[in-house]
Amino acid sequence: MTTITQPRMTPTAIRILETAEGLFYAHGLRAVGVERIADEAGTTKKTIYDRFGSKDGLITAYLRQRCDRWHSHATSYVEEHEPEPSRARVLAVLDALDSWMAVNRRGCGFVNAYAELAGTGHNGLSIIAEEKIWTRDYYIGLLTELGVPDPGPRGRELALVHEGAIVQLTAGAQPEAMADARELMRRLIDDGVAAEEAPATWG
Amino acid sequence: MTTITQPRMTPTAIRILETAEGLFYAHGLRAVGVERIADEAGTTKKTIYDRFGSKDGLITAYLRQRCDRWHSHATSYVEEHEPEPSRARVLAVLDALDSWMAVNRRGCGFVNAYAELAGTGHNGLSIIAEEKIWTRDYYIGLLTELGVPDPGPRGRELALVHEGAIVQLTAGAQPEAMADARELMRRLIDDGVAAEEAPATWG
DNA sequence: ACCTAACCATACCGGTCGGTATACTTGCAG
DNA sequence: CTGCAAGTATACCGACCGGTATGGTTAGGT
Repeated sequence: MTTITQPRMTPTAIRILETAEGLFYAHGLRAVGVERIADEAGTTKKTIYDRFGSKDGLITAYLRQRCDRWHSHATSYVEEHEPEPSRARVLAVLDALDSWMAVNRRGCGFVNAYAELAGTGHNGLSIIAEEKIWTRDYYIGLLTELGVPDPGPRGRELALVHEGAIVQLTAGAQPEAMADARELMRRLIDDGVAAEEAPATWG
Repeated sequence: MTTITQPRMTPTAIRILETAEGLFYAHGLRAVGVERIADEAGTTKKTIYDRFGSKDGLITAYLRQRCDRWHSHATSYVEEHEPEPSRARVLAVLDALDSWMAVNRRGCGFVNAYAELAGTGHNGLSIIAEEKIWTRDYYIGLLTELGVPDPGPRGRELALVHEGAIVQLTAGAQPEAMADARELMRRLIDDGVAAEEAPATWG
């Protein structure tokens, strides 16, 4: 097996990666063979192995790319809809998720990948954890902007609700999950802001 | 393919199912072949197909069994530790999850199965959704016991946090997730109870 | 003119997959 | 005594898996 840490992203490599992202997300990692990716990308297995070294290398690149895509979707959505620090800006992250899930109807691609990779020593596992931490820290950052006290624990709570919503919406087949999460997050953000306006004086 | 809806649970079938549960959870559905299950269960593929009809049939039986196992773990844990209606009794569901996750260190088996089955028309998908709804309704039931107003939305919120905790703990590699979830749920339950003690008079 | 990177086409490798077929043994119920 | 259900053992099937080998084409840089 040839190990390729930094794939050279030639035009064909980009096409391969885009096809792989679609197929891996839609059907799962093991369910999709390298040959199928080659066919649907209009290339050959040879080129895939030349660029990515192995299927595991391709999976790692897939996770990295999907990570980037979610980050840029979330930040650009928030920046576009709520450019100024506010409670609505924090809530906009969940709206970004909502619009993301409208197109990604098969749950969280990272959780799904975790389901197939956990226990193996696969490189992709660290990317998965990285993504969960990024989203959590994104919430924390927006709360910090707002001057909410204890933004760490408060942001981590929002992230819990965020992740729970995805699971209940998809695996749980509960269409109301996103609205539930929004209502709960709205309340949690309000409480956090209230704690700032009236800091604890009774303790 | 022979379809078997109601497997006859002979002693060997029980052994097969127990082995399958361990392997499917530990490695994933597609990662485990029927032959390996047969070997580790000390039987043959023939017997597996005689009892369960197909690998999909075995997967369905696995999900059904795991569902039952979680339900009985949760209820017996709650009944044992907090037999009387109380806030602690609601919180005990999360404690039950905590003790469950101490042994099941590869995330939620149902979410993991969803990751591999979503999109296919697999029978198991309904069992997965069923489990998520059962846990949600378990929370709702315990809040109803407590006389909390609006137990439906309140219980759904607790379930969101519950599911989020599993994801952050495993895929997110965040050890503090369970403690975060506990603290948040404690607050949410307190708020719900407070709403009961001082019912809305300002609206 | 020459080299090299990128790519395509195809055939091949050993191994594993889900699933089936055949034939034999065991134990119990009528 | 017989029949049947349950289980073992083993060989087999076509399909697909990840990965490699070989050889040829094209285009850009020097």
